[in-house]
Amino acid sequence: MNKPNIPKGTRDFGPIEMSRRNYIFSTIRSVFALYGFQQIETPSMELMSTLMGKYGEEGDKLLFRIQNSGEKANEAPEKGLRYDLTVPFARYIVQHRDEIQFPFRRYQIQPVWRADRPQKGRYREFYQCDVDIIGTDSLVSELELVQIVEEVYRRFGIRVCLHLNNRKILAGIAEYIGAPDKIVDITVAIDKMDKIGLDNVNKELAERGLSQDAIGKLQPILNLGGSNTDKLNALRTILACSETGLRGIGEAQELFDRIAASNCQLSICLDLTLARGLNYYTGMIFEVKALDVQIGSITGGGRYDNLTGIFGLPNVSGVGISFGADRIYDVLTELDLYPATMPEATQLLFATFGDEELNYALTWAKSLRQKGIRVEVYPEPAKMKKQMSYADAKAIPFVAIVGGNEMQSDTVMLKDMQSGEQTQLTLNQLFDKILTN
RNA sequence: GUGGUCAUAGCUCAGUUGGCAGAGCAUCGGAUUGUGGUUCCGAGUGUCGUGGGUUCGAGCCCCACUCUCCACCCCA
Repeated sequence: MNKPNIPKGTRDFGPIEMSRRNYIFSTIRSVFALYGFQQIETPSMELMSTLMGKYGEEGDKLLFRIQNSGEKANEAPEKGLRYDLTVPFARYIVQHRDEIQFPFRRYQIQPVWRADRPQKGRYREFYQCDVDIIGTDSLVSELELVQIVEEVYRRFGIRVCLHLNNRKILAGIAEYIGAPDKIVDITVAIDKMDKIGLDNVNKELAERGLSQDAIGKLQPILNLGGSNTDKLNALRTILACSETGLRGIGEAQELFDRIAASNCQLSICLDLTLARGLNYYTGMIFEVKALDVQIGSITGGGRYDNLTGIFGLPNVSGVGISFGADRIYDVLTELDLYPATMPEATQLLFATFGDEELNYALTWAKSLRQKGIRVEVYPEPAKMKKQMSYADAKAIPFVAIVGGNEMQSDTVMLKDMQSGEQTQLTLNQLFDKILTN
């Protein structure tokens, strides 16, 4: 008999993983709610016409296509699995524009699928947690996303650095070095600065058709140092001839000013090598990196001025970011930052010596559950060793032992599994004890 | 999509020139019929990833496929 298996790049999540994942999702969700974001969901599959051409040539290749039973293998399929949450969201806005109150603040936590070759931290099915504000050009939206990043990672206890850049600045740089049509090649190459270093970036720029003169003019910009303000001031001089570049600098300046005024504790840097792959970004772009773990970015996003334009609704500006839940999971695991008691774990197990005791325990359990205590009753009066082992394996902090003596005195023997201490308690005493623990 | 790498018990892994399939952990039972996490004793477990080939004989050698992991491409 063949062992069962799951498709390449997919995973099962066991009870411990799910409890951790739910901790991640609920933390993110509750921060989103603090800012008035509302949740939506869209279908796992979209029409291919919605998906195709939105992610570049590479992206199209990574789309999972859904074969209808009537379709032949060489026919173009009608449907595919969604590749991200942003494009389906743009489709949603266009389709529901008359029902939506703008500015629309929505969040969406759902899996996405990519037919990529899997690696560590890279899967074919993974979750994104997207939060976007649509229908306003105000940079207050960007500020709020920065604040959300600050609060989410403060709650997780992960030390991060937020990298900021602006696509208009990048466009201005391309203009300044005399290669405005090479903006995509430039961004793709300089985005790798971290990984491959300046020399290799320059090599790649040359391979992508940039002249030595252009590459030379780029060097002082890539080497800009000092504070964020220093960099902006320097850019203002260098890009003085580029109207687009100056607008990008203005946006960045305004956002930094607002961040400063908002008493933000987050570590933030203007990173001119930050480009981000998706080409629909037009303004500020963001990326969050964990300081204590080598794992790539764990959150990213930016402003897109015309995302819904491709679906026939022009001039709707939006800005959004996406938290990478699977990578946050890896960071929390590596740094061992999960809270000691997970929110939904069992608090108390009843262990019994006989059938009458079982009924007694079930009655007590019902009362405690009505008061909100999470209780399990071991379903048979098995050997005490077995019942205790069960509690131990599930890390249940308290076991209430019920035998003849306890039944006679209308009590239970409560064992604290961590200290080993035992005390005989009435129902009310038991409730107080669990509640105050 | 390109190049490399890996696969043996539930898990982590040993396995000699090609000659009876192994260990630790975990699980289950007992020592202990009212007590887990520490101790002691005992037990079970495998189409050696799948399919073909070479050989008297293959976990080991050869071919193909699948999967894992890694580097590209790209990306969370």
